[in-house]
Amino acid sequence: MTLKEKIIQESSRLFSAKGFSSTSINEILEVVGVSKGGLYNHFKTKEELFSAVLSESRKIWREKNLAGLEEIENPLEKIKKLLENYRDRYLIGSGNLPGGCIFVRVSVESAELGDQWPHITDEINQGFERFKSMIKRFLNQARDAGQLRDATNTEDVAEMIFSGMLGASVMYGMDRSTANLERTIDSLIGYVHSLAV
Amino acid sequence: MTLKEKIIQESSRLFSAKGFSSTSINEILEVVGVSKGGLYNHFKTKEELFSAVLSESRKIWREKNLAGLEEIENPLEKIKKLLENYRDRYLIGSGNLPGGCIFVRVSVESAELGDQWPHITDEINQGFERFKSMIKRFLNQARDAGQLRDATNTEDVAEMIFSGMLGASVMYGMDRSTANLERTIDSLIGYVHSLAV
DNA sequence: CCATAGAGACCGACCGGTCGGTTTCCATGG
DNA sequence: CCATGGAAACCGACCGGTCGGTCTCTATGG
Repeated sequence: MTLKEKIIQESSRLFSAKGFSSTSINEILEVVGVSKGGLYNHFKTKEELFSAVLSESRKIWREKNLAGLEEIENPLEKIKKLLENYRDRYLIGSGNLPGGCIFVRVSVESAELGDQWPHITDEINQGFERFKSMIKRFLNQARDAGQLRDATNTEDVAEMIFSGMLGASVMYGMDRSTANLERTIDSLIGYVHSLAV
Repeated sequence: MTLKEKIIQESSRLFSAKGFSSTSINEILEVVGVSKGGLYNHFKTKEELFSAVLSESRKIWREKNLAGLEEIENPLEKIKKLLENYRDRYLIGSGNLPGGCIFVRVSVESAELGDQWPHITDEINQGFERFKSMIKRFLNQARDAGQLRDATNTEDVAEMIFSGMLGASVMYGMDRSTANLERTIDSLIGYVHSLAV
C-alpha cells in the first residue's frame, strides 16, 4: 500500500469517528506515521484530503451495500438484502468505520461545513437523495407488481426507511452495540414485510 | 431576561447547529453581545456553560414532547401523540433548534467528547435509554391490553422507532425540510398502527 | 545530477481561559 | 435625601497552546 493510500485509509477511520473539523492534521500524521511534508506532498489542503476520503468511501459504500443485489429479482427482497448488507457488511463488517457511516457522521457537520465548503455538503446530500430514490424505486416496482397495498405512499415509506438507517448508524457510532443495530434493522425488515399484501 | 439566561439561550442555538467543539466562545460572545469577562463571570468553563445548556434543553424537551400525554389513556395513542409532539412542537415549533435536537447533534460528537468529558456523554446516553424505555413501556402496556400481536418484540420496535426519530432529527438538521420530516413521522405513526391487531 | 518524497522548523490565526481594572447597583448610616 | 462602601457584573488585553498550512532542507533512487 502506498503512503497516499494509507493516509486515505487512516483518515477515513478518523473522520468517521470524529468528523472533519475535530480531526486534526497532526492526529492523522501521528496515526499514519508521516510528517507534514509527506502528507502535503500528496494533498494540497485538508479539504482535498477529505474529498479523496469521501471518494474512496463512496466506492466502499457501493461495494458493501450493493453486494449481491443484482441477483435478486423480487424488489422487496432487494430492500431486505440492502438492509442486511448495511448492517452486516457495511457497519459491522467494515473495520474502517469506527464511528458508523462516514457520510452520516459528516452530514451532521454540514451546517457549519456548508458555509465553508458548499460542494462537499452538496455531494453528500445528493448521495442521500440518490439512495432514497433507489429505495423508492424498489418500492414502486413492488407496488407495480402488486406486492404492496395500493394505498402505500412509497415516498413516505422510503423516507422512513432511510431515517431508520441513518438513526441506526448514529446510534451504532455512539454505543457500538451490535445488538441494538440488529434490533433496528430487524424491525425495519419486519416493517417492509408488513407492507406486503 | 438576565444575561445568564440569554447566554444559555443563544448557546443552545449555536450548540444545536454546530455542536460543542465547533462552537467557539468568541462566537457566543458576539451573538450575545457580551465580553469574555461577562461570560466567564457566570460560567467557570465552556463545559459548565454546556452543562447548563443541556439542563435547560432537557426541560424544554420534556415540555414540548410530553405535552398532553397524560390525558391520553390508550398507550398506542400515547406513542402517536409523542411522535406528533416531536415533529410539531419540538422540532418545527421550537425556534431554538436550528440544527435539530441538540442531544442528537451532540451525541454524534460523543466519541471524541467521551474522552474529555465522560459524564456529559453518560448523561446524554442515559436520556436516550430512558426515552427508549418509555416507548417500550407504552408498547408493553398496549400488548398487555391485547392491542398488539403477541409475537411483537417490543424492544425491537422501540429501538426502531427511536432510530427513526433520531434519523429524522439528523435529516431535519441538514435539509430543514418539514416535508421530509412529516413523511418520516407519518410513516412511523403508520407503522405503530400497523402493529395493532 | 537532478527530480522527488519526506522531514520538521516555522508561520499567523484562532482557541479556551485568566486577570486586573472599571462600572453598576444597592444597602446602610448620617 | 444623599453620601459612601463593598459586592457583583462586566470589560477587554493578554496568556499558552493548537490549528491548518508553508518553507527549507536532505536523503534516495533513476
